Amino acid sequence: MAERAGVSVTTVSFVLNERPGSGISVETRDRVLRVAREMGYRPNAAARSLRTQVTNTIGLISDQIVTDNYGGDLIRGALATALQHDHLLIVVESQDDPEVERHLVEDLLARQVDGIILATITSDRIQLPGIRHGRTVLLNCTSSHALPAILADELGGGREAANALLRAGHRHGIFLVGEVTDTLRPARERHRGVTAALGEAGAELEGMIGCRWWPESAYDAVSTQLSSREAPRALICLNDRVAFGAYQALADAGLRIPDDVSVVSFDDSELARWLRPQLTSVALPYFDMGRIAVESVLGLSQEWAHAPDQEHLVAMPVRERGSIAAPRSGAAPA
Amino acid sequence: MAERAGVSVTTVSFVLNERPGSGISVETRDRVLRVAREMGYRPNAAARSLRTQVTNTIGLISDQIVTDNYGGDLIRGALATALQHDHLLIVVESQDDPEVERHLVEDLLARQVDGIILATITSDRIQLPGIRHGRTVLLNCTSSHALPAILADELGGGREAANALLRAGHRHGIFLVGEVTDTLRPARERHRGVTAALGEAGAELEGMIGCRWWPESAYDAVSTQLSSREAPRALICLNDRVAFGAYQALADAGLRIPDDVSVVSFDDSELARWLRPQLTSVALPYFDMGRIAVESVLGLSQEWAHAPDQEHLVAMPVRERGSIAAPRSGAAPA
DNA sequence: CTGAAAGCGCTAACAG
DNA sequence: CTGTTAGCGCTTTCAG
Repeated sequence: MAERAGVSVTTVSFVLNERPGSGISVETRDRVLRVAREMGYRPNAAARSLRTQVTNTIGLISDQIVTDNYGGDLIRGALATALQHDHLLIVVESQDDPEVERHLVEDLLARQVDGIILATITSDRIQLPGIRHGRTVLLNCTSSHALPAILADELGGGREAANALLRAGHRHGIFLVGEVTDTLRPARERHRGVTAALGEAGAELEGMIGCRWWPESAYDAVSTQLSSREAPRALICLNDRVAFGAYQALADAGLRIPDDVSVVSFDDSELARWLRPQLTSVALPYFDMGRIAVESVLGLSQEWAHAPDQEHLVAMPVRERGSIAAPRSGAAPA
Repeated sequence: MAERAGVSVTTVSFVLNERPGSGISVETRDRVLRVAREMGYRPNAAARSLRTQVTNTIGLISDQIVTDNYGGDLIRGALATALQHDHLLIVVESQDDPEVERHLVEDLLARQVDGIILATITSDRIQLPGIRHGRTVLLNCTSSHALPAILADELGGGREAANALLRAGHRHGIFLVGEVTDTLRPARERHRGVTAALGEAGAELEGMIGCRWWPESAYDAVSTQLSSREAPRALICLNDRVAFGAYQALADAGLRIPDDVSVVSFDDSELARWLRPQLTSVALPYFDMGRIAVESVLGLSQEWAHAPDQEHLVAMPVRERGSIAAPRSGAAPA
């Protein structure tokens, strides 16, 4: 920078970095500041990083998270938190291509990022690309390596959903809607949570209505169910899109929500507020998860100091809206 | 890097950068490459940038784009294209706070980004923060400065929507649903496009149904309209969420889509495929816009060479689905 | 065909 | 209280 202020670079560096114990006279300080402003001086981050080995940058690499509806919140949480701590986020997407992913990790490492967050939308166990970086955390996924992982407490979420129904007085005719596979963590855990909470209340699932986690598939499956058997009293849909399909099927069958059948769901996406009646849904705490991920990668979370390589479960709170009511006392309508 | 390969740094630099005219013997080259791999050598990007003044990084600063549903596609398009050209994207969000925005721009500039993309979700004319950077482009917004701007061709989109209806034979009973204000570009242009196309076919809008661009508001407005007058033959909804509300109102009124009333909309969000029947919608070309933005900021788009400071309109194609049919010949049902 | 050396802009000992 | 100076790791001219 210009020593147009008539001082040395050291002085400039000191005042600009507000170095503590190095007393600079107030007048010098002011002069430097003024000159810097006048000439629009901007310290070169590359040079600084080269010297300090710190980039104030964290890399977030995901499979395809940005694409997804709710996934955006993961990034927003990370973004906002990074900003709060004066860091910038480099976001990259591997499109699920391991080759691309390896390349991206290389690139981030070459850029000396201070930390790496590995995120997926599938919430799966993943194959780690050859990362060896002090500060790496997994977001919404796990691996065989001993790395911190931030996950939604799907088990607790499952309990929340069941409890919402139980609180309203439901004990019978409760169905779970959506495919459950053991390999898909959210499905498996939500299911377990539901059965556990139900069981503790002396109730149980009356059945499962299997379908893909999409409106159309859910519509078909629920319609079929409705036409072949006695109508359910309550539906626990494994996500809001499934609930959307269920709403359509219920409407077509002339059943009313929540009078004839109560519905509770997972994700608390925008859809939940758009449906009529508005859908009670167990929220996916994506924003918080993103926040916690950068806090942990930055090493400024108390909890993490104690148990670094552990799974950190983030609560899934239920958002009560209008889709649950007390069960009808009489027989369910056809 | 280690001259463990027994060569000088120059040589290493030359082979790693595949420098053209500087003949390195094949065996030296191979040795360097092998050693580099063995020791997991990674050139330090900060050092390189310091020397070359190039960071291969582009900054994308937005108001709150990541949040939005479709907004994600803007980023995905930019991300994918940047990656293709070996660049990384630093994404930041200002949360609409001008103070934050200024700070972010400063930071990006300090990091010597090769280019800056300024995006908004509102598609508004914006106040530029004090950017003075050779390569800046506006994404989904305009300003008073002479900067390239990438925008959706909302006017053309409006025509597309009207034409879809006209093709099916509609001439009468066509209503526009959603508030139109002159300051909101998408609303204004879509409206203009609709009236223009309709006018050219000798038809015209029978009326406007004003409401906020959300399902609930649209539901109320359309319901009111249905109860007070003769039912419309066709609805042009200003976005998919409005269409969603309209669907609900139509269903409650016992009207069938598309038999009784046809519906066409804008945005082509996921909702469009989830509705029953699936919604014909004019797509927002966000992915392409993102792509074009980085191509232009990287200076590798032919078109841009000619007219640098101009608005670049990206077409909005109509996605035909099942919500449009020929109008009933008789009188519309109550 | 390969090496020596300068310097990108900054920070941080160490002198003064 | 302030200035000199030596690098951070890389690219690139210029000699060998």
